[in-house]
Amino acid sequence: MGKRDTEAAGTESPVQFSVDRNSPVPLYFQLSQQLEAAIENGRLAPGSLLGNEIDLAGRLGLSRPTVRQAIQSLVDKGLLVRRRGIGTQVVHSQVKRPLELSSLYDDLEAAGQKPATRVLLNTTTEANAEVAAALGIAEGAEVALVERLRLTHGEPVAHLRNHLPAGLLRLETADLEETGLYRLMRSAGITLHSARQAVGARAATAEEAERLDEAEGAPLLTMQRTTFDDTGRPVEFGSHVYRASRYAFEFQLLVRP
Amino acid sequence: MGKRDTEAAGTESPVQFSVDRNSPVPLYFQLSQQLEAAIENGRLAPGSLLGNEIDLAGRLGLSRPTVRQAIQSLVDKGLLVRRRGIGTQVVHSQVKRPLELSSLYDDLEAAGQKPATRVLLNTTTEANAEVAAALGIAEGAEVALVERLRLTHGEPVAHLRNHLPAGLLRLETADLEETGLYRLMRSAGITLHSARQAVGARAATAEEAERLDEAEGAPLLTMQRTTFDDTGRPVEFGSHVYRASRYAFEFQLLVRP
DNA sequence: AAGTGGTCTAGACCACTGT
DNA sequence: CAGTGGTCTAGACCACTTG
Repeated sequence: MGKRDTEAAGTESPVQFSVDRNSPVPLYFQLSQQLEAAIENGRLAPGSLLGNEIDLAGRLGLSRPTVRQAIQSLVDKGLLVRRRGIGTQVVHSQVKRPLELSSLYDDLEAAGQKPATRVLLNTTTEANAEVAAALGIAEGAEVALVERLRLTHGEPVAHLRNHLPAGLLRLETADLEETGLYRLMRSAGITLHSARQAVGARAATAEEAERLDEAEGAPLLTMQRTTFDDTGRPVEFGSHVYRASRYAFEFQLLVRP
Repeated sequence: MGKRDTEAAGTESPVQFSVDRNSPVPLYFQLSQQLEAAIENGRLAPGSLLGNEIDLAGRLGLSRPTVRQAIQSLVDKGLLVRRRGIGTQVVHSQVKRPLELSSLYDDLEAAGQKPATRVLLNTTTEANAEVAAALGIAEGAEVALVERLRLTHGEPVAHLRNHLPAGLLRLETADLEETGLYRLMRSAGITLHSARQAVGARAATAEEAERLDEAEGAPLLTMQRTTFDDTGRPVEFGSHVYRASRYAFEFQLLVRP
């Protein structure tokens, strides 16, 4: 096949990219951002071929490994697919949200629900066996304990109970009323990295029903989650109960290659 | 700091690695596998430093980029952390399962539950609005429809309803009785890549209660999931109901850096 | 046979962290 | 200051897919 004379119909991208070598932003990152933007706004159509890496490198004045690094980062995000002997294609569907550690506060806010928080408890306590196991500390060790009721439009949505390692973070009740726990942790310089979650359902007890304004026996969604920072240390254990009538989890999973 | 005479206490790893240049397995992959194994079995202790990349490359007779590629793959898996000016460390916690597109069949089997499947329906139908939107096809277009009851120890666990694009895969009832849908899809050469999921809860209707051997009004866990292949095409839409008393979802999320 | 991505090398310089 | 990871180059050969 000739170089440019037998191009497949309409699969070539006339999109132009460029990099600024005086910028402190890494070259591969500049390129990956431009590629991502072109995919997002449709200038690179789903299914279209990207053109080979060596040409692209030549046009940009970059080396091939640098271009590959940019492309690889988008392959990791699921925006591009590489096929040996074929080329690099834009993925067919618009997979928007990559994969997030969902924060109830952010979820509700994004849905335009104006979340409110009522702090029921903000204290320290001794870790029981379950909490100690989740946080990797000794049973009986001191931990921070926060209990919150989350509401939207004055209606309760969830009851949240969180345990944190002692001394990790100073939690002010006023802050907890105004934003989510994850935001407070990030503000304190904690880099959240991963979380192990279990999601189930059960019927509401009388106490839970009262607290969440549901009938006794109503279906509730439950989640237990241990969150880890970037060094793998547990930084939070949550045990939460949601009104199934008012909330569901949405998330995206990526398959390990 | 001298090269080897002021080593920090116990953070050096005397673990040896080696690569086989005659193997068809890529060198970076051989190394990453050995590193992962050493982390798994504790020969590389949590928090320990890996030693710098250049030395490691020299000892193995590899170039630095190759060693970096091996290390990077484990950083992506969350097993290692790199810190500029510090070094590469093994993460502190034992994050077991990376992140998987959970298959009920595999989950039950891994738990030693010997899952059984009763195929209730294996046919084709016209896509309704919900199915059409999920699979990105026209309303009324033909789709495959499978309904299954999943049991362990003779007890129902879940009712599974799946829609698949027409012609994607030939689904034999006998195969469906013997294994999970995802395994069948993978066997057919379909590379699963990601899934968008929604998990909620609700009370069982009379029909659902009957089918799942629960009382009417019992809490049920519900999941809707659209699965995409590696080109971003939807390959399956599932709408499932689980007995909350017998099943909960467990999964791990990674935060996007 | 031609074109693609997959892997690999042997260097280089820079930015950040600690002493 | 020395040591670390972060980025980048200009090549090379191989494996796979397609005409």
